[in-house]
Amino acid sequence: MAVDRERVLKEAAALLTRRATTSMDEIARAAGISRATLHRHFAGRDALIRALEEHGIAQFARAMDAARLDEGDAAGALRRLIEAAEPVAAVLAFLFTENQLFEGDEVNAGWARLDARITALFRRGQAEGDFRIDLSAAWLTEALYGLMGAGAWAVHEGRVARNDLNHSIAELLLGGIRRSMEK
Amino acid sequence: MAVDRERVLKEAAALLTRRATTSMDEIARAAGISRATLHRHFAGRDALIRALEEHGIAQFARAMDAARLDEGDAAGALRRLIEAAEPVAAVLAFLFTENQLFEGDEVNAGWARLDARITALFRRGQAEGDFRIDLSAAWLTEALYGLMGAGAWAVHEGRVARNDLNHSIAELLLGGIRRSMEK
Amino acid sequence: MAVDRERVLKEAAALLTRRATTSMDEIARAAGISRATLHRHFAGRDALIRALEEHGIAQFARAMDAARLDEGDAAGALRRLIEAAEPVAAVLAFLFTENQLFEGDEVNAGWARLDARITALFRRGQAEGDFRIDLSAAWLTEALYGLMGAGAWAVHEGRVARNDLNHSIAELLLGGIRRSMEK
Amino acid sequence: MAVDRERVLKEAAALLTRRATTSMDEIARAAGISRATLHRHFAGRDALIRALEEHGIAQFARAMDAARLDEGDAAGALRRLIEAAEPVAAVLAFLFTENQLFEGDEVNAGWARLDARITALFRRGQAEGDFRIDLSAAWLTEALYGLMGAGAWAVHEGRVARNDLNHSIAELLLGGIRRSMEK
DNA sequence: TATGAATGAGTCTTCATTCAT
DNA sequence: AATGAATGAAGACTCATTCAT
Repeated sequence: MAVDRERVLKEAAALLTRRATTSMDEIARAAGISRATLHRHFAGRDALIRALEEHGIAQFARAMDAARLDEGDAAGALRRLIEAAEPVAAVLAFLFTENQLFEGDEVNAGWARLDARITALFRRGQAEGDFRIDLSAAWLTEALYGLMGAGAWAVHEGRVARNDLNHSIAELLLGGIRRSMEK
Repeated sequence: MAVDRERVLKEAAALLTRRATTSMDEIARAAGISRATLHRHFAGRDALIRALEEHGIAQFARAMDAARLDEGDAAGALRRLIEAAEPVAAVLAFLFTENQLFEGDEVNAGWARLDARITALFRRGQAEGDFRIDLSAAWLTEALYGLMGAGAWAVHEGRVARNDLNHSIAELLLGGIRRSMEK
Repeated sequence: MAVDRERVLKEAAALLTRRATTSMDEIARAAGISRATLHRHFAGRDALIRALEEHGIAQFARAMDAARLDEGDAAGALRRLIEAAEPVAAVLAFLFTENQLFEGDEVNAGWARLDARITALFRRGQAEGDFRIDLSAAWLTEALYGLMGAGAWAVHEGRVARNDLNHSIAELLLGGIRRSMEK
Repeated sequence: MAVDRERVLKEAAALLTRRATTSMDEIARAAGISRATLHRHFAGRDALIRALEEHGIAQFARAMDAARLDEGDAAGALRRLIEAAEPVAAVLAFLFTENQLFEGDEVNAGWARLDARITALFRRGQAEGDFRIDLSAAWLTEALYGLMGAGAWAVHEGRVARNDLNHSIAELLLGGIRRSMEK
């Protein structure tokens, strides 16, 4: 019976997200395979994390595709992105933090491409007059990551209901805290 | 020559913030002492992280005091808090993520107390009609942490200028992305 | 297509001769078969080495037969032996070194028989007054092995021409280094 | 109590000489230290073997110095070399066989220097008319190694008396097997 | 007090070997 | 019969921690 690579990555993500020092043994056990088999599929710990990155990048890219970032107004696109990316948020947060930054390789190029797409969305919103222009698109991109990560964590810790998550992030990001007249 | 406990904590924070798995050896070397000496001052790795937490908590608490959260309107207090807490942001982000949650001890009580003060601030803003009420104060607290962490990281990575940091966080948090009429 | 047992042994000998820790995987690959198949043909690593020994012993025995050790004078017989054994020299050197001495089994009996034949040759030379008697036949046997191994290695390393090999060994062994009057 | 590096190397040589796959654990135990300590002193298995090489080279070089290869006739110098090098013979044989040939580094340069000194000795003997010239000095060098290795092994296996060893090697090498008139 | 040295406990990794197709 | 996949066992290695000076 072939090992389900997807499953291994999923379990690894789940565990590593909670504790960055999770051992290969624990990951293998969680995936229902032996340590040796885990090593057969991922040459080593680094390789596994690398694969996790590639997987996360791919998933995130797919989420962006699904969100059709270029269609409609930027705010709507952003909402769709947040919703589509929700399932990946936790892994992204982990990779973001742990990322040993193997400088100058393909994986980093992957990250850069994702960043660029999101930054482009914020730029479009600014160009179309929907988003304020005194906050740089680069910062907004980082802020989005930060809020998604915080949100995933807050849900995990039981401080925010899963059903409220996307709404909470999108509303905060788009409208801020202030109660405004016209709302 | 007495070991500078402050310095050790500072170096440890700097390193651990960047890589959660930094070894005791690296920390010791960064602090300019031997591993053995590090152990003499902090009973063990856990103890070191614990001390880091206590230190972070204390610093953060002091930042809150300095920000006089109860004075003036909530928005102003929030701005002051962000500014005052800036130097601690990175450590907080680390502790926030890594915190192994030594359930039910004094350190956690410390965190809870900090959380409570911030949450109270958001509640006050909501009660006074300044902050919207459809986003829970708990979530806003988490979001603040997330944005401070993302901001510290963005500065570290060179994507946001240090001088813009506080403004970037406060504006985003308070006003959101949307360009509104009255602004 | 049936696996060519001969080929496997040949490749194994070639690899193991160069590095005693060559893995089963490397051997299998060199032989153009899978690890599993290698195991189907040789019950395990030990079994493979055992087979290699048996094969080497058989080859060496055949070489002795071909050299007609009992015919003519001992020196001539020795020359013929060196020449006939040349192709096996490298494997013999490996087995000689690596031989884990599975005490008291048939393979060792095989070695003993070979040793005995060679030793007998040296004894004959001594008895017939051709070889000096102050060097034990047992030592001469070991020395022959040593020189054959060194020779195979020297050829492999390009320090001795293959065509000179047998002559170099035989001359050294028979005549030594010294330039003597009567030569 | 400081670990005796010499002792570790000595034990490692003794064990590895007998079985090339001796584990780090066994070596550590034989040296009376823990595995971790062994690793503290030799970064890894490779490093240990490397150190063994350097040590062997140094010892062999010292043996050459002690043998005063340039003094007296070449035959006498060779005898002195064999005697002086006897204690290192086994290690040399191991290194010779196992040598992973870390191409182009200092260790290999060390080997080359040793080879050169010995080869020079044989050349001198040839130039002075003591050694025959139809056997290349390079081959004689290899042959010397081969005989020293075979001798060490023969002693270890109980086939040659330790006290006869040097004589056996020197006589064979210098005079060959043949009984000559004048002897 | 400070530290070089030593180590126990655990993790990663590899290998020979078996299993299921 | 042949093999890709899986694994137990064993070895290499690292790290936090302790010890002796």
